[in-house]
Amino acid sequence: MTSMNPPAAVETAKHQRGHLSRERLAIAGLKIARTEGLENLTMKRLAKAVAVTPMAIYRHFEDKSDLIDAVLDRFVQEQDICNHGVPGKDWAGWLERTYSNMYDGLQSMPSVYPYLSSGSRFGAGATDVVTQSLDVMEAAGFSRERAAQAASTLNGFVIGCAIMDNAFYQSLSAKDKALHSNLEPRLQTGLRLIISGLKHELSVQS
Amino acid sequence: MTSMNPPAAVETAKHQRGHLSRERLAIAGLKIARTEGLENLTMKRLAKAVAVTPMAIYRHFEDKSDLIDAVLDRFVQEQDICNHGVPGKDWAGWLERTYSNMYDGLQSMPSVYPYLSSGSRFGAGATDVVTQSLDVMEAAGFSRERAAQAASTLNGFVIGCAIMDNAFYQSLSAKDKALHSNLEPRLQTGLRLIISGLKHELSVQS
DNA sequence: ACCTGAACACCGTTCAAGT
DNA sequence: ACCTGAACACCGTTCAAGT
Repeated sequence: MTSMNPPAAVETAKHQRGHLSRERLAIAGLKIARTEGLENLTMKRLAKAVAVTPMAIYRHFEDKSDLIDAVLDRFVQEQDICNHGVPGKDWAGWLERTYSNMYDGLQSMPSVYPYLSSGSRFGAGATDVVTQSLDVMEAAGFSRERAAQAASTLNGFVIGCAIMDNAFYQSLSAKDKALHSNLEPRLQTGLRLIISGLKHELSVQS
Repeated sequence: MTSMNPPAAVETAKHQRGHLSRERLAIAGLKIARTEGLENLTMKRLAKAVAVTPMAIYRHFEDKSDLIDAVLDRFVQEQDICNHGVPGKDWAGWLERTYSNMYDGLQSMPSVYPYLSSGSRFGAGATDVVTQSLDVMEAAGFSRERAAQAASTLNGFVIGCAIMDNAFYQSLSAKDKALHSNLEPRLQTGLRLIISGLKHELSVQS
């Protein structure tokens, strides 16, 4: 299982000295997180994956939470949430698509949920999404303050919805479970509810 | 710190044989979780707290996740989310109060957030909140299916909002952070947005 | 500068033994 | 039936040493 036939041009760089870096480690770490779950990304496991001693990682990362942050940041970047076709002028459509993408991204790696909460900060990637959202809404006529408020609401709803679809759902009684299961577009419904509220605000204001 | 003056009639039961039980352990566990964080609730730490060997716990709990579930369930029960003055007839007020209480409960122990997501199921306590919500809304004129959908949205928003207020907030740029900080009633705003959407639905329908 | 090796204080958990 | 004690395979991390 180590290396009979060369895999698929994935790990071309052999492990010579100096070929370890934050980026290479973050990539390898994300790979482990994707395939085995973020909870199984451990210093020793990552070290084995890049054929190195656990302590070698500490030359590039302060500690484990530093590594996790880097992996999460890379995860968000790769998701590329804002890079969809919808133009910023269609602010409502842009928001719906963006936060729908965010949901999909989260669902693609459920093991991130525990890390969404405290400590581990999402880096440049996540900040980008917020900033772009604010810009789009400001251009549409919202105050930046109101835009920040709305982005918060959307973010909160998407994260909560993702978490619920993954877990809370299972703690319902059988009867109510059945009711939940046949309403698939819960996210869409919620997003539109919030966005239509914003639309109404804008039309009243102008 | 062990027992010079009797504390406050909290741990009356001395550690004789047979005085260990799921309930006593769950209570002691919740106490640790409250004071030191749920992440520091460990088998060995709990064992020390009840003056027993770690393995004694396994007589009462399958494994650690079983213990965590029991502690979380007790946490929800103690929160007593639905036990407020608002009558069920005022369904909108009831919902706002209930989910506002839920938010407060979550914020009172932020270390639960990582456990909100996967695996650990909230037990009877959480199911109760959902069931009562559905009943209140059904009585107000919603179909049970639509009520389930709405409860989902509310739940998702509250959880997401709580998580964000605790963490996501910190990953904003300084500029946007300032904008966020002076809008305290983000929860209230969001709750009312969702509930007013429901009100509108009901008025159209009838 | 970059990595290794041995060691430490923790985990959850198993298994065999005591009362 | 209920609890103890020793042991195992894991953690993250420190410190001293190699190249």
